[in-house]
Amino acid sequence: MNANCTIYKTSDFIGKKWTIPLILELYKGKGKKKRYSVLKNSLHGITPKLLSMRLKELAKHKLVKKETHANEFPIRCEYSLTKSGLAFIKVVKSMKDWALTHQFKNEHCKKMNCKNCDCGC
Amino acid sequence: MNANCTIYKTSDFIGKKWTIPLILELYKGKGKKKRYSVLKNSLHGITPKLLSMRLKELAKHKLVKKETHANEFPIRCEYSLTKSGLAFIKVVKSMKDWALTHQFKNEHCKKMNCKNCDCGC
DNA sequence: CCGGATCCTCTGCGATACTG
DNA sequence: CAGTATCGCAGAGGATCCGG
Repeated sequence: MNANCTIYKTSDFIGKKWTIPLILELYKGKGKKKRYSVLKNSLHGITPKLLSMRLKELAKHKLVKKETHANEFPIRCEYSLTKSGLAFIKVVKSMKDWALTHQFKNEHCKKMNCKNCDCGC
Repeated sequence: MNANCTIYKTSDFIGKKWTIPLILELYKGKGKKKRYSVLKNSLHGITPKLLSMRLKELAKHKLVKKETHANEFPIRCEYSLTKSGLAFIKVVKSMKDWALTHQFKNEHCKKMNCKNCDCGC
């Protein structure tokens, strides 16, 4: 393995704290766009600094799109998954399947689609 | 999302530096068992402390099995993927597929099976 | 008010040296 | 050979502050 390895490079920016829960949170629910404060409240325990950093990283890698409505008051910012970010959900689902089979038993979670889950799962 | 969420818990112990490359390295090649020094040399840049920590974490979560041959000299330790660890490879492959489609173009890597790759990929 | 930036503290990581 | 010990620094956690 060297620094050019696809998996190495990918795990390097995906395998950071809060990145995967953040992508999942942007996928969840009916609306496609979510505000900073909504994300902060949903990702219970994340600090504003980390949320800000992760959103920037994901935007840089084109998994997340940011829209700022500066003409409104108060200012409203909306974040959403790009096609690339949405495609990443299949990786997350693969991880979930593995975890439910090999790590954590959770019947509720197994039945639930993450998209509709309030995450008692 | 709360602290009980399957994805949150999984990403918490999978999403640490070197964890995924380490699992991939244990998967690669013909032999199933690998020694500490072999892993250290293959994972170019990892420090002995981190390798030791990650192996312990993965053993704790039953993705990796450790065998110590204390009766020999020098002492020989061998690490291998458990069934659970081997099953995790499909998550890694899912990640690789996504990365090659959406992040990094790499024709060589696309053709290559990681198992046989010296990781010029 | 909302979306951050800033400051400080503390854990985690990198590098090197050393031991059973 | 297979790891610990030690130290310094970068990144994460927590609280507060600020511009629009």
